[in-house]
Amino acid sequence: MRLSTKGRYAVTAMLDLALNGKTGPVTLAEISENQGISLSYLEQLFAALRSKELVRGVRGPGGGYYLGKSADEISIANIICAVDEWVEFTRCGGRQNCSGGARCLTHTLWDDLSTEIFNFLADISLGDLVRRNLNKKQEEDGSLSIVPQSSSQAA
Amino acid sequence: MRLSTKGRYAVTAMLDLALNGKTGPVTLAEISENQGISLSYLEQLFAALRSKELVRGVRGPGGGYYLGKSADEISIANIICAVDEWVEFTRCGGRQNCSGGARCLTHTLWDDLSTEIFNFLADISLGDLVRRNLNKKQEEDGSLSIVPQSSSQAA
DNA sequence: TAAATACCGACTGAATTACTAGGTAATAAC
DNA sequence: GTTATTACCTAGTAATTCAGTCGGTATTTA
Repeated sequence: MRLSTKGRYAVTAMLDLALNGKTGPVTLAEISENQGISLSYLEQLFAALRSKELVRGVRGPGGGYYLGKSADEISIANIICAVDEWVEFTRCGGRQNCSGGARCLTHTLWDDLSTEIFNFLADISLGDLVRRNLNKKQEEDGSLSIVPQSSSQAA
Repeated sequence: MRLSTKGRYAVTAMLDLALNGKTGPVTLAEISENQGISLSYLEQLFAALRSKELVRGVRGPGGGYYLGKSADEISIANIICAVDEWVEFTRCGGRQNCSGGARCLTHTLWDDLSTEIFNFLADISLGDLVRRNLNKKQEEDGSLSIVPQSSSQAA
């Protein structure tokens, strides 16, 4: 799976949406200002997120974006795959001098790594990050509640 | 850590070197032909690998490249870091609206992932891949020895 | 001396990133 | 109904990276 700053922008924006969208829709203008991402770039990212139904847009004054599903149902992998479109690392279909050679070995290595990364990110939901933020805020406020993070499964 | 096709090229080339370099130095021309990577691009990659002492070059006719250390002492992470130069994901030094915000949360998430990937790749050595190749060849030859892979630790 | 190899630097087309510019469409407030 | 606000859409663009080409120089073996 591809990991770029683009995916990070998307995750950051979605997290902003999850944190601030509890009382109503959040405009891209707000996210843009909060996170220092250009408005038009956000529009591009959200077009991709919308097509995967990770967010829902509402037009007109007072409009903005909602999460498309609950924060616990959206994994980080979902978000990244939406904007970064999972390019399968060039798989050798048995072609060339691939069998038994260095190239094929590297392919399987990369596939393993790819799976590893995916599982890591698929196992963390937006909801997890939100809760992490709440815990952190509590610590900052002087509270000592170090609550173990509940890890929900979102594929 | 950055993961690109560049790193994959480097790993592939190093694996080719490990597999074919037991009897003498391997020329970049050979690797270029084996792996379908342009000679000049290989030169660039090997300049980086050489500066990290992962390979050792010998000039003149009959020359080529040796591994700089034993295959078990070279981890995949070593190789990738040599050519892809580990760009630390823009860390917020407490600046801006970062504390408690979505941005900082995303940063820690990315740091965690980065560590995860690094550990995965640091735990696999070139030697492991070579042994994997030998096992595979034995299976192809009809032998049934499914030997558990010894996993050596190379940092 | 000649050939083979590593080694070195500048340049290049293609792709991607992050962004700008300039729209149209829907909807709430007046 | 008009207007303002928002999402939504398309095209273009500077900077960067990737992967490669080209044209060298330095070293060593035959």
